[in-house]
Amino acid sequence: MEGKSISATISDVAELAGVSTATVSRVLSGAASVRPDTQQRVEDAMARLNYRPSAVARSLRMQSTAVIGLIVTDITNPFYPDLVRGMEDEILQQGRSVLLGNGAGSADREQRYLDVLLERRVDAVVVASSGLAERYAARLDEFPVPVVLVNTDLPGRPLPAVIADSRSGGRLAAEHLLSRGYTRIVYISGGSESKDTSQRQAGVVDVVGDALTTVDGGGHLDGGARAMHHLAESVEPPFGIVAHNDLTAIGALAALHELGWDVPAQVGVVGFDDIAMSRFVTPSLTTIFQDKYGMGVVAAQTVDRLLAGEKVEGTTVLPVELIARASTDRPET
Amino acid sequence: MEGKSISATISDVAELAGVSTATVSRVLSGAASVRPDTQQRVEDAMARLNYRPSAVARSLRMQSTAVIGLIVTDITNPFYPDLVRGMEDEILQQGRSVLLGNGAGSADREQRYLDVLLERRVDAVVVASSGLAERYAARLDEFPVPVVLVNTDLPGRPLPAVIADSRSGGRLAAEHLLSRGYTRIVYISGGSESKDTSQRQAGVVDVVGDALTTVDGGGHLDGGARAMHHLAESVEPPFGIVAHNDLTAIGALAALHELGWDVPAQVGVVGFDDIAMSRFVTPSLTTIFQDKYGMGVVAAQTVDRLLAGEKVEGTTVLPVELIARASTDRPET
DNA sequence: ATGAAAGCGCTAACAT
DNA sequence: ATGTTAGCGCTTTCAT
Repeated sequence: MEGKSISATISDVAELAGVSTATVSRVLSGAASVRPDTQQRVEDAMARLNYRPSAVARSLRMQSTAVIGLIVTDITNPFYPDLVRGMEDEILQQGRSVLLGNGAGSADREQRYLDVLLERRVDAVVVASSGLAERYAARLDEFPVPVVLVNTDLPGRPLPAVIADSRSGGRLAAEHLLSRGYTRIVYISGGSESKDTSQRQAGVVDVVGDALTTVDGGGHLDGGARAMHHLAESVEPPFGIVAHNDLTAIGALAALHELGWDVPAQVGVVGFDDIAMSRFVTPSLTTIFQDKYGMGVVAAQTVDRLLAGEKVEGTTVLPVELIARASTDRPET
Repeated sequence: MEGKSISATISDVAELAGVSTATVSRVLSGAASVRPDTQQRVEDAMARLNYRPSAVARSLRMQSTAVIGLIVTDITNPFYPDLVRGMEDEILQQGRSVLLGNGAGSADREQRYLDVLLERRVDAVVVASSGLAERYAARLDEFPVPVVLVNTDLPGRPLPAVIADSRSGGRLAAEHLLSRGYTRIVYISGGSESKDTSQRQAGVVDVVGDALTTVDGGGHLDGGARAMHHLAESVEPPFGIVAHNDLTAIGALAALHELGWDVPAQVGVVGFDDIAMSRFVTPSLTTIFQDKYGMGVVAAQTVDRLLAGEKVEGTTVLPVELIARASTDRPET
């Protein structure tokens, strides 16, 4: 009706409805009492003008934006979309929105994004990047807004965090491989930036002892494949692999196929995360399920409590679960 | 230094530096002339107070937020992260930020998000959802802010759009299968919401004619698997499959494995998108590469031109490319 | 080179 | 039940 014209303001509405801006504001909030016919007139005016209240003006006035910043290391990793969805679902329900900052694997970019979020005056920030968390460790608790950590924690700091029980996961994976008759076990780690990977590794070590052979897979598909080829020089089947995550495991699976080594007859493979794809690769991938969506939800709930003035500290640990599939389904056990 | 205290304001800085807020604003923008020693004092004050200018106040004053809204159908689809990254990279370079709205497959949520974006006064919105685009077709051009469509277009409307050449892709896929000796071809389509799928299908039809057998795979992993099982009731190997996207194709691959049909000896499979995973599944997936990252970049550039006042109309079509891998590597050709 | 002052669109006392 | 007004933190004329 008004074409590309800039949005109408509250005064435009007030004028058209023949009331003051205060009254318009009242019908907007729905809280205060307004006579029904007045309300009607105001609503008509709003509709006629295609009025949309300005969140920026409101934010300035209220000193609160109702947006939560979320920084992830790399949205390209299938781990994150689920996390993002969980957070979004919960945040949306709270009447807030998510401003996503994708670090894209660059520490520099993460920092820049953090600055952007802060300048935009997000009400809180959720950090899903162990790298960032550690680099900011010193400053994080003198932050102007509440911070929640996801998928990483900073022991000894009072920051609320939500993580999965990585160590138990490592243990489960190793025990599973052993029980399936893979007597030797190797570990393909994630990048050194990841705290997680050492926890998972620790879990494996809990089961098999210090002598664990480890090679780095960087947490990616190609790294997993490369690590496997590397491994092939020093290890002979049969053996079991615990990989830092499903991506790494799937990379390894591809390499094993090239090598002509039979999975699961000669080599067993366990991933971590349970991304959707893992059920569909060949052979389907045994993995440690982490509730990525749930982590997002819990993080968002934590934000809500923080914003409500509650003092929330400490780490929430979500349980993990082994999902046995074909990649460890050894013929004779 | 100031702990959780709310950020300092420009007046705090001005006071501490012994200047007016106007001067602080000048050093902030860097544009106007300020005496070096004054500038120094102001900068010191900023540092001491850990001052961060409020983007919300500035936005209100400037009537521009420097944020671009991006609506995607479902961030969980591996197609989008790349697109998002491309857009982000370019937008960040422009000094703007991306506010991501994830429709999560729900039309309702997409609408809500669109409202949120508009209330937050984003400077422009990029819509990567053919569903939303079509539903909003009527209203989209009387929008208060510029709109750019990605991965979908609205022929007959003056909206700028950037898409890949889906129809050529369909043609390439079909021709490739034929050349590899798969004489019969079937198509597994994406959801009916997707415009793309009909374009791709049209490309296949260009090559093989109207009689093309088509079954719906919904664009997802499980849909692809289900479609394949469905197909198995009516079609006997050998044949070639063109799938709506890689996800669908990988789902089909899993089903074929269960069925015990040999890929590529009996069945050839071609996907669409070239997601990272496709190189690593077994057998590796032949696919039509689309420049997802590039689409994001072009969309962002289009936004920039629009915001600079340029009149941009029409659709930018990005070329596609066939990537031949093992899933169509038929032994005897 | 710097300051004073108005105003962006909204909400919340405080009046009436 | 409704109006008046001040002010959120910034930028930008217009003076000086």
